[in-house]
This record gives sequence, C-alpha cells and structure tokens, in this order.
Amino acid sequence: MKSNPPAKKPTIREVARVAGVSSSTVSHVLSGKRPISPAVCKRVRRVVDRLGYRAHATAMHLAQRRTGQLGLVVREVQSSVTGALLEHMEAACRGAGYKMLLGIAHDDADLAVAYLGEFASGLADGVLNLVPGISVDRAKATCPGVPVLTYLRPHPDSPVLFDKKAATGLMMEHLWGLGHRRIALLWVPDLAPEQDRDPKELGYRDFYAQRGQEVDERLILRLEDGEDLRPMAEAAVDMGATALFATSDLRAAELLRWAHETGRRVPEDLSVAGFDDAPIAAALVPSLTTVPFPLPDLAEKTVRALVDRIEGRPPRAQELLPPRLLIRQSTGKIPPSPTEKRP
Amino acid sequence: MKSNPPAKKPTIREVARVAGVSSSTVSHVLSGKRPISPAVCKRVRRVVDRLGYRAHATAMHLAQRRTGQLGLVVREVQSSVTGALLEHMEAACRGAGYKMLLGIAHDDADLAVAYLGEFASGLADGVLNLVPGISVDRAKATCPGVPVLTYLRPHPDSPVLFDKKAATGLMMEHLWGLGHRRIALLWVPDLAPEQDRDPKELGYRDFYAQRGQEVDERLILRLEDGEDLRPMAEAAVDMGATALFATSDLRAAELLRWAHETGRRVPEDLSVAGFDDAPIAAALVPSLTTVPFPLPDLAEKTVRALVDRIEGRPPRAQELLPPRLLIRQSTGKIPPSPTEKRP
DNA sequence: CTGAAAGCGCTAACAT
DNA sequence: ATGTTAGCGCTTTCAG
Repeated sequence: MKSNPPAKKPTIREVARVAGVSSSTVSHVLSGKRPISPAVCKRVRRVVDRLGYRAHATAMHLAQRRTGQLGLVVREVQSSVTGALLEHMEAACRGAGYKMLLGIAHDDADLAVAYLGEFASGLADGVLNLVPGISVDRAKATCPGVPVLTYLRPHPDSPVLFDKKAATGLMMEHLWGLGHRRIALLWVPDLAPEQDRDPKELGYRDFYAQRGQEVDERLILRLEDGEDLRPMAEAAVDMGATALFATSDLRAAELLRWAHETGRRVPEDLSVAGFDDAPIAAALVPSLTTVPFPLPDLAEKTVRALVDRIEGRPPRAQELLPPRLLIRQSTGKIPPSPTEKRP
Repeated sequence: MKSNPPAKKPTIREVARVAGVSSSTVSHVLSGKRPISPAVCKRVRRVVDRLGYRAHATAMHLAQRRTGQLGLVVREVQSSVTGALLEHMEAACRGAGYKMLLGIAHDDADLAVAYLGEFASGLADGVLNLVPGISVDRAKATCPGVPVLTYLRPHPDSPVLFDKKAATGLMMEHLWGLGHRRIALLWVPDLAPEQDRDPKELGYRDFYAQRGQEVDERLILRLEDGEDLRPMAEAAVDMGATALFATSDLRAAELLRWAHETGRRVPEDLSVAGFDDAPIAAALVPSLTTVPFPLPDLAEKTVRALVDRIEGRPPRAQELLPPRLLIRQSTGKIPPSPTEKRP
C-alpha cells in the first residue's frame, strides 16, 4: 500500500534538502565514514526511506575511483565445467567484497577483447580473462593500467595452476596398480596459447617412460572435438587395451555407453576412467573413476590474487594444486585373460 | 616492442592538450556526433593511439545518463537450460546494442534482490529478472524508476510466454495417435510465484478431459527434486502405462536408463517422451522425442521488449509461443499386447 | 559534529 | 568547424 510516485529517482541533494542538512552529511550517514549525531542520523535515514533514495552506483564509482566490481570474460557458460566454475567465481568475488560482471564472448575473439577493454576502462577494478583463445599477453595489452589475470595458464601471471600432468600420472598409477599394462589414452587436445604440448599427453608418456617402457603410439588416440569416439575405442581394445582413460568425463560417459552397447562389462571386462568430476560422473552406471578438477580452490585463489593486486598487497607465490583421485566403480582389476577368450 | 609507461590512464583532457584542441573536440572525434575537419580528426586520432586513450566508461555513463548495459539476474548457470538461455540472452542484448551484466544469486533471495537493486541504481539501463523465486512485483519494487521485466512468468509484465499447457497437450496427442491410452506423467512441480497450478499438469488433465475420459490419478507421478524416479516408473508400468512422459529431458534420460537396465526396449515395449530439448536429448539412445523449449525466441523477444521500454517505444502485445514437437526414436506404436505376455 | 566547495572524467548545450 | 561552460550524482578535502 505504498504511494506510487512516477518513480523519478531522488538525488542525494534532494534528500539533503528535505532533511535540512548538507549532501555531505547524507553521504556520511550512509557510508558511516564519519561520526554523525544520532538525531541527524535518524532524520536523514527517515527521509532516505521515505523518498526511496538509493545512491547512484555509477556516480559513486566515479567519485570514489573504485567500482567494487570484477569483470570476468568467458567463452561460454553451457558446459558443466564453466557453469560450476562461474558459480564458484561468483562466490569468491562476493567473499572478497566485489561484485561480478560477466561477459560472454562466444567464439568471437574480438568480442572477448571488447569485453576486456570495456571492463578495464572504468567498469571494473580488476579483470579476469577466462577465454581459452586469449593469451595472457593479449589480455594484458587490452587492459592497460588495470590489474588483469588470466585463469589457469602455464604462465607466471596465473596465480594458481592445476597439475594436469601429475593428475594424469596419478590415474595411470591407479590403473597400473590394478594390473593394467596396456592403457589407452583418449585424448582431445586442448592447448592454451601459452603452451605447445598438452600436459595430459605428457603425463601419459612420462608415466611409461619412468617405468622404462616404450609407449605404444597406437594407444594414444587423438580425437577431434565433436568426433565419434567409438571407432577409436574399438581400435584400442583390438590393440589389447584393458583400460581406457578419457581426458574428460563427457568422453568417458560416451565410452561407458559404447561399452554397454557392445556388451562389454565395466569394470569386469574393461576399465574406464575420466577427468574433471563433472556432475554426471557420479550418476553414471557404473559411477566413474575420475580426477576431480579443483574448481572451488582454483576460483577462490585466482580471485584472491586479483583482489590482492587491486588492493596493493604483495603477490603470493604461484601455486600448483596437486591432483587427487576419485575412485569409483568404473575401474577394476585387469580381467584374467583379456585377449585369449577366443578358442 | 611497445614502450611500457607505468600505465597511468590518460584522460580526455590530456589528449586534448597534446593534440592542441578542446576536450569537446576530442569527444566528438570519438563519437562522430558532429562533423570535424579531417585534419583535426587525424591529429586527434594519432594522439589517442599514441597515448592509448580509452574513454572512462563510468564517466561516460554518468554524463550520458545511459550505460548501454542490461542487468540480468539468474539463480544459477549450471543447468544446460540456463546456460543455453544465457548465451541467447547475451546474443540478444548485443543485437540490441547493449552489453550484458550478469548477477548469479545462487539460492539466496537477498542476494538476488541486491543484484537487482544494484543494477537498477545506475549500473544498467534496464533489468531482467530470471530468478524463479523472485516475483514480478518484488522485482519491480526493487528497481523503482528503471524498466524491469521478469522472464517467463504468467503475468502481463512478461512480454513473451511459452504455452507449456498446449505443449503438454501436443505430446499427449502424439502419444495418443500412436495408440497409447494409458500415459503416465512423471512430473516435478515447478511453480512460479505467480501461479498456483503447474501448466504441465493442467495440460495432462485437460487432454483426458477433452476426450471425456476420467484421469487415472495413479498415472500422475509427482516427483521431488532429487528423487529417484525408478520406483515411480515401475509403478506406472505395473499400472498398465505404455508411455511415460517426463516433464524434462533429464528425467526422461533417467527413464531411458531405467528401461535399459530392466530390459525394456524403447520404443518397442515402452514409449518415453521428454520436455525441453536439452543438448543430451538428441545424443541419447534412442534419441528422445521431446518438446523443444523455444529459448532463442524467448530470449530475443524478452530482451527486445525490455529495450523497447528503455528506448520509449510502445509495448507490443504479450506473445504466447506455440509448442512444436520433435519426434525422434523414443516414442512408437503401442505394443500389441502390453500386459498379456505372461502366459 | 557539520557545511561549502572542489572535483571524478566525460558529454552536451550554448556560443562563436 | 571548434571552443567554453555547465553539469551528471556523488565523495572528499578543507574549514569551522
């Protein structure tokens, strides 16, 4: 039952006039940045409420030379990984006392750069580049004079990294420990502009190298982005693979389906492992053994590093998060005689 | 190989001084809002480039009393529907000449309101509420004096709606046409604050009512949010259901899995239908017959309505988008003798 | 404890 | 075609 004035927004001056004080006082009542007598304080608040006054954010930002906002630019928000990451990012921003501005660049690098530049030119106090195709250097060049960080790049500017190579090694060890010797890697290359080799591939090769074993190149199955992985899986099994390690849970899910369709039991006949711990991973039958991607930690530490830079605190050393293993039902002991069933 | 000055951002005045013109001229060179002699124009641009000048967005917004930004508040970005919707929203905003600001409110209504209010107080020219828990009226009350629209609510303020009731009816008709008479509805209630009945339930009941048939209440299977649907599915089949209609593709996917696990062939023994046309729907085996949710259209028209209001154009009439059917492999003719196989 | 005045960086009348 | 002058709505010295 409120009165409904045609909603012209009151300014701080009107509040001041009605309350019979200066606008400076109103400002200080609202910000608490200097002591105000209780009487005046109360009177001002009353007027603020009655008029429905809210400070104009843009004007405040200009005067304070600070927006309290962090600008993030992403390529997409559809994938479950990005979705989850963003929610953690949001939480981290809020936790640090900032609001989050999000730009979605789709596959348009120019649009990404436009968002970065926009954020950097007064909209945000700091900028976070999450677009895989935009390099650390490009992001920095686009945001002169503003703290910019790029998320998760093999570059000193990324405050925290995840050790994907070690993660791959860890999963290999797990499979090896179960008796698997011929482990296939189903691998969709995913290179940041800053690197020339995919750490997952390196981890796989290193694992065998460390054991003095020759890598069977035919077990490294490189997939294109939308490619059907069933022929590859078939080939791997023909080649004697007893375990299939996909570099994402989505791909691993497809493997499970393929296995089911072709009458292979997982993990009795074949082990399948994934990467990421996407939401589906636990829901699949059998549930998927995987390497969880430490999203909350990555988000929190990346944001904190950005905020540290904004607020002038000395940077912490770059962190390399160690991998963990989430062992569920899709991996098991190597079958007794994998290839000698024929007779 | 650029020089790297400690990145203090130049202002328009410095550009003006260096170029030997007034700041007004610089402004107009950049905005093209009044004719400038080629010579001056060129000189100014040179200085702009050399100094790396970029207009301060916040200051511009304040002076122009326009930000060119739309503020959207969502609950989450994890689900494939929200993810896809947001990307369409982003595209729609850009198409209309606005940038998109996104607030993620998680499950915190206060946070949602905080974002709405923040956007409304000068950060955005218009606000879009996509948080299911925030009513049209609450959103309006939170954003006085700023155009606010709430996405997809049964309320005159929502510029475009999707006819879920008709959509349900359409799918029922499809199943009916295949011979199914006992169709079960697996239904997770999803009520907006503005409505008291779920249109999907209404559509189901109306369908039978229009055919003068009594609805068998035992075929309306109401699920809680995370609830396992397998017992329900089992019960429905026991009750003689030959088709299962789930009110989301995710649920339908679970039905497919359950059917597979329990040795029921889809669609030979049982038809399964979904709702949404989520990305997985086409990828499932069998691919899922479903009702596509017209995301691009909804996004585009909602944004356009908001922009119309911002720019003072007269509002168009509310639109009710008609449903379509996407018939794929998961629905088929009723099996010859569904329950009389036992002997 | 409070007020007056000078900006924040830019745009938009209003001159010329 | 260009310059001068007021602001946009707020914060923040600097006085009192």
